[in-house]
Amino acid sequence: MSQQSASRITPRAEDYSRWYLDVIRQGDLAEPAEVVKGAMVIKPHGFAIWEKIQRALDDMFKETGHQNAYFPLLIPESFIKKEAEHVDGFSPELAVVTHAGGKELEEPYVIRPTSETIIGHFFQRWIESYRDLPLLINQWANVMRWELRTRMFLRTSEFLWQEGHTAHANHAEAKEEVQRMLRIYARFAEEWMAMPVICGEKTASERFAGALETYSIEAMMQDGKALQAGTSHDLGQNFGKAFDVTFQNEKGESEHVWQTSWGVSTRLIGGLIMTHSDDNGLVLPPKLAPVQVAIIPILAKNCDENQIFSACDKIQEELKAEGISAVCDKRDYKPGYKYHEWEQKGAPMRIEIGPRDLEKNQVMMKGRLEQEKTPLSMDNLRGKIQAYLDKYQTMLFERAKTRREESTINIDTYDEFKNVFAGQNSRFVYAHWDGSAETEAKIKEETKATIRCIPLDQPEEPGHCMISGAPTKKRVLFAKSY
RNA sequence: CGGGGCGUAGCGCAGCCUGGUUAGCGCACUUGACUGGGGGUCAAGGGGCCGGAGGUUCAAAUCCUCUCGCCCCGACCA
Repeated sequence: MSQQSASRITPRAEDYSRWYLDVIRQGDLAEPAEVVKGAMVIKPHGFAIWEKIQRALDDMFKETGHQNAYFPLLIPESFIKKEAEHVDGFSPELAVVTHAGGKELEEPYVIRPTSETIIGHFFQRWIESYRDLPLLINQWANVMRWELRTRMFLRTSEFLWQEGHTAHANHAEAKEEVQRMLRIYARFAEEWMAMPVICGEKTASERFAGALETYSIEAMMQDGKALQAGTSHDLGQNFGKAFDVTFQNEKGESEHVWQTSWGVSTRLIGGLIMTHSDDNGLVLPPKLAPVQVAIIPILAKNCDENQIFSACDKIQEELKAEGISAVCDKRDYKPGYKYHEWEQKGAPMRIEIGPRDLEKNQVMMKGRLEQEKTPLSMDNLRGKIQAYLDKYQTMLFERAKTRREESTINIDTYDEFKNVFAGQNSRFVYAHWDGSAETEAKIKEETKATIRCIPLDQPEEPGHCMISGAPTKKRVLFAKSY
């Protein structure tokens, strides 16, 4: 096709990083804010994706008994310092407000990098009895982490996310919550984003600052690197003790609560882009595509413009009634221009309606990933379109999963391991690791590959650490990561 | 923060080394006509304090200093 020559997107094979930025620009998702370091402006088409993500996740959170609330953006600096590991983890990347109302503040505020501390403070006031537990709260918010190096959606100084914070009467219940939310993230990633993920436990060095255990979902991007797409933390009683969040149990004894926190961010959009998109631009799963069907009227010299427009409008209405989001693109551009634009914006399908179609009682349809157009009779058009979208959603997931499987390998020797990660290369590698921080650090140092997680669903397979030779029970997942 | 690259019209770039009157090109934009099934054609237009601040000079997009931002590679991280 002639698409390649007309494309304004750097091919993946030529420069993957540039491709990623080109897709975002051509897809009209976002742009660097420039006037605010490391920040981005999420444009309407990008924000529409986020809104769809929010809606789906929010429903899942509510179905599992969580309630939304909102806590202050500014956190007293002393709060951050109450949990020792938490301070160490976040101090380097805090933005601090020292002045307000024209005066220097007695105590500076930090702009929240995450809200465990301020929420801990309020949990302390809200929780008195075991009858107040579990307390299941979620917050949709913006947070700020002053990162050294930023990339749109994947790592920006300010980003949007949701953070769940829960308090429980015992550790078992908290652990259950941690797993429940991890699995919800995995389900969302696979069913909505069509992005297959590996659920696993983080090693100590990758753990959230202040957590007993961190679990994550890890997705593979098209360049073989891993993206940590969501995390769920078992905070134990660490924050409970730091903020003195206690309750009286049935026996009248005072205990510290057991807490969890879990979050996903606008980074998911970066994952969406790098999972499905191609050299022609965005490819979006129908469930998250702001526009599922782009309707393009085709006008000719002697045709009745109104007749064509009204036929397009009618189809749009029908689709809308079916819950399918369609736009009728009546702008005064040539059809070819619109084709490219909607392809770059990731619309899963487009239909064209011109004079010849009206005569034949049909439309021309083309899926985002297809080369050829196919005629579709107007009879039960909605049904056919819905069926196509459903199939497309499944196909994207299968395609991504196949790609991941093809780039996944078991490795038993360190020489082979180093070879796989040579240069900028990355894949998903399952290998045996002896569980020591030293081995983990050595591998990272020498290959840039890290342990993404200790997979939960990986079968036991006794073996020997590829470095130390020590006996192990199962393989862990290695990859370079974003 | 270390190494590298780059800021000139909305986007992509040339000009800078070797200073010189009105700062160019492609795409995009505006108006009109012809067009319209894969990024149309022709014609006429609009848009720049050359990222910012200082300095050198008769003269700065160009040379010097500082600064801000972006991109790439590291270290840190959702």
